[in-house]
Amino acid sequence: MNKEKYYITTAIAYTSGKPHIGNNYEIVMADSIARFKRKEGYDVFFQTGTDEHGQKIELKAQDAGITPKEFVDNVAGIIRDLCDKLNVSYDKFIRTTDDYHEKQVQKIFKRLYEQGDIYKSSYEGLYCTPCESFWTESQLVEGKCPDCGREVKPAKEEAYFFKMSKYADKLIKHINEHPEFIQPVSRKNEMMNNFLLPGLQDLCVSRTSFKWGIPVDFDDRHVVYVWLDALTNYITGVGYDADGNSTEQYQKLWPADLHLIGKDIIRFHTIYWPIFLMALGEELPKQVFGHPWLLMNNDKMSKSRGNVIYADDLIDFFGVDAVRYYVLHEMPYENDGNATWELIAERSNSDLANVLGNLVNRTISMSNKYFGGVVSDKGVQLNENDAAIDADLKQVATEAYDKVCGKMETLRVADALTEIFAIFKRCNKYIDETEPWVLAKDEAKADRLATVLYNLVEGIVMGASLLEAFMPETAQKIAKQLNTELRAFEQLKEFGLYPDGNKVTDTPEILFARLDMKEVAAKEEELREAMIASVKAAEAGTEEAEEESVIDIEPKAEISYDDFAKLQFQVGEIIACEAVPKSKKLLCSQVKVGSQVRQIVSGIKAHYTPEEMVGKKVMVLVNLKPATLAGVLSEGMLLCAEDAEGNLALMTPEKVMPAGAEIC
RNA sequence: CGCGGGGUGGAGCAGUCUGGAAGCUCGUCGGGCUCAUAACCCGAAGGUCGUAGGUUCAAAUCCUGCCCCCGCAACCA
Repeated sequence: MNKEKYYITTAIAYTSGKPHIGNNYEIVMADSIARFKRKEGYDVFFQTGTDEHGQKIELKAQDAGITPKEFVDNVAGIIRDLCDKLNVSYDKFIRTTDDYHEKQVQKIFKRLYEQGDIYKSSYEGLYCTPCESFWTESQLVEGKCPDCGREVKPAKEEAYFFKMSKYADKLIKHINEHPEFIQPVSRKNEMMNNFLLPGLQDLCVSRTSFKWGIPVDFDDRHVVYVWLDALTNYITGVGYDADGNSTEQYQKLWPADLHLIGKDIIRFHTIYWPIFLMALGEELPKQVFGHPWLLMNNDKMSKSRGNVIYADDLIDFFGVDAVRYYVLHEMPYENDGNATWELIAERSNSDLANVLGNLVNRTISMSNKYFGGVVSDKGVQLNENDAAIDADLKQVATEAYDKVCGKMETLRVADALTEIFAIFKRCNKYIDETEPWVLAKDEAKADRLATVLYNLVEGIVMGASLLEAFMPETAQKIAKQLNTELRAFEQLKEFGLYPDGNKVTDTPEILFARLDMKEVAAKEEELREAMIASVKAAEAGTEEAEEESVIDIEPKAEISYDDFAKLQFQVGEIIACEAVPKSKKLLCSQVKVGSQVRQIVSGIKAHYTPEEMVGKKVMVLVNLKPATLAGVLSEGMLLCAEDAEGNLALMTPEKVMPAGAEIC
């Protein structure tokens, strides 16, 4: 019998730095779906990987004094290790620097050019360097990059463009005819109303402003820009060939059944990617699911505050399955989730240690205590009540499979886990209802006691079998302790397959130790301090490096001496300083300049505290027209030097100078 | 009227699209039990579902106004 194929992908991770737990959520979810589908009998192919080109990487490598390739090799290694540590069962890990991928991207580009979908033009617009994106005037938010809020610069660049509009109608039709294509559905309207219906702009698909990319082979001043390079991984990874010689594997796997991605890149996966595929004459993926984000500390994280959460730290402390369980269970379907050490510890204690771990432990202990570990189904109920209790347990256990499948069908992974845990909760309740320790006191009830324990073991095995896709290591541990194999899904509709007379382990191990919240807090604090220290060390390193480095800024037009003479600079002494209420960046200083004191507001709160401002002698532009900032009057300007990272340093006189001294 | 997210028992959330008994987890209190990882089981208290209107036989859910909180943005003279 030929098994039906199931091709699932995650977005490929950008190799600009080590990913945090919020970035790892997606791959754990994908892994659970992949494992689940395998158990459902599909021939699953699960691809993930890394996106390794772009200006940002080129710059980071430059800073680190290594080649871009060395840089991405290192980061890709870290990401791959993390996948392995998370027990991710990918079949293929693609890197966009892999030679077959680069070759195909070049071929695809050339083919699209030759068939007229890509054309050469020039791009004139406002460019945001960190985002590597051009923006139109109308896209800007308050004159700044709508993505990151930073300054944009006018720039002109020769570039290749893809004729998006040519395929727009076809795509709109496809989306309307396939309501399952974009998930969750709420995203569909967003794409339609914001991008497709107003009319698609042609997409710039090459760059000349940096070199770290796949060269356009017929015009080597250009490199292929991100989306045509990154998105195509889904086909090149399984053997696509632009010349029509795609592999058998590709013929079998494409189109993909599911692209699992973050909600931030839905647009690229539901508009650009389908259009690229249409241009290549390939089928469209069956479904694109844009999941929400897992935030850390409600998004209030930063390295300098030391509260970024990394999966490997969590795994070292909680264990891989506790981490997998947390991200899968806590992640809601449409809204963003949250992760903190405390929340993970709570969930681990209540669900994993108390409900699951303790259940397994007490069941095995009783089996050993009463029957030397031998589990035997005597099929005995003493009365109607027993019969009802047993029937209910069996019903919960045998119905779970369908319920879990139903949840997984719609990618409700968190709900699927809840359904599985319903079995374990029912088992705990069953113990209370049957009171094995009471049965044990009456010789005549030994067979009933054996039946009770058999039912418990059987229920646990069934639950563990369902759990395998989500927590593979734990499921295996449970099976091992119960001295049996995990069940195939088709065996989960039947209760009572545990071999009669089988013997469980006589040395049960604790599956999940209860965690002391104080220890959790201590560990978190330890990591926080280490992170802060490493950030400081890095900053110190940067400062040293900057003594030698230089910064070039945009030159301004030449001015005359008269222009210069219009500006009046004086030394000012800060005699008082306080933060401006309702403002995040502003400090309000009382500055003594000669005999007068003037109030000056400056945007330096991030760099100086009010306390350290007081007493400083600074350079003041005194004849600037007063202005009101955040409702506070400012009568002048304190001068600062600013580096490339936006760090500020006040200009102070090199020798002691009186307040009011002219600077000329 | 800058953009976005949100306001549901003490805490965190689901439910809102597709109106129809207010639900889950944690916590609190009371009880049970003692096989087990101070765990497990049962029960209880606690909510005008931010607010004011509207539509409807029926509104947490749909419509309108308002208030509040949180991101981002702005303020960097």
